[in-house]
Amino acid sequence: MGITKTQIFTDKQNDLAQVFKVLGHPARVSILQYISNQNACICNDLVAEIGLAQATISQHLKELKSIGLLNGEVEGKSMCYCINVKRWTEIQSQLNSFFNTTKSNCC
Amino acid sequence: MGITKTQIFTDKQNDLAQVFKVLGHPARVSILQYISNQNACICNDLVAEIGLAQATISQHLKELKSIGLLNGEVEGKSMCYCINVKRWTEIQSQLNSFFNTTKSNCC
DNA sequence: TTTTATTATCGTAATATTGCAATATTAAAA
DNA sequence: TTTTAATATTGCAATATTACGATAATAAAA
Repeated sequence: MGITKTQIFTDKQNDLAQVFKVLGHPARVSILQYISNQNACICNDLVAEIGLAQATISQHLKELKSIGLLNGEVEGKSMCYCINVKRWTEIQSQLNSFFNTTKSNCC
Repeated sequence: MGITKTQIFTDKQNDLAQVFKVLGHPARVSILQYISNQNACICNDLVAEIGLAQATISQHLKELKSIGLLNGEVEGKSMCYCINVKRWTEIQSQLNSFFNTTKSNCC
């Protein structure tokens, strides 16, 4: 079928998986790292920096925004994206909580 | 085109994204949580527990194995899966390192 | 040895994702 | 106002993922 059966999982499981999923693409990892390495906001140096078309970068930015990881601010005719620190920390906690709670047993 | 351009990213970025990607499905999150909640190894109670077909569960287990997160042991006619604690901790560190390194600037 | 139970693999259908060219949209600059 | 630059959106082709039935493989039980 091809469609994920989200109904059979809890909201927490779906949310967590969604966060993992959005982070699960090298372009998006790369975008986050690049933004963080700059001292100022990044606009679309990203297109030059990462070797993907403008439309593709824009799409990846959209997905990062969808989980609240990026703030975008209009700055003249360009966009200034930066990491939403509050959300960033929140997600880090969420993942650590998952890792700490899901402990191993057996074998 | 539909194919991820892994060549333009570093190995580290690709590895990290791959880990995120494997964790980015609610069934796999759920499988990990279920295995961890049992005191003994799980075999295919998973099929009964999670509402997915046996073939589908088997496929998800395979992906979790692909990043070294699960150990499988033959136990009679069933399989006993458990979390590879060493790898688990390793991945948790890797993710935390990413989160800590990728700090915010700007805005 | 035959049956039964458990798991893995194969083939396939449905859907999602990735990537890009083309085209909007927006706002500054001329 | 027209042009220009930056970003977003649309439409599409290629590929990947999800899910499952059918079937193979394996090992215990009968």
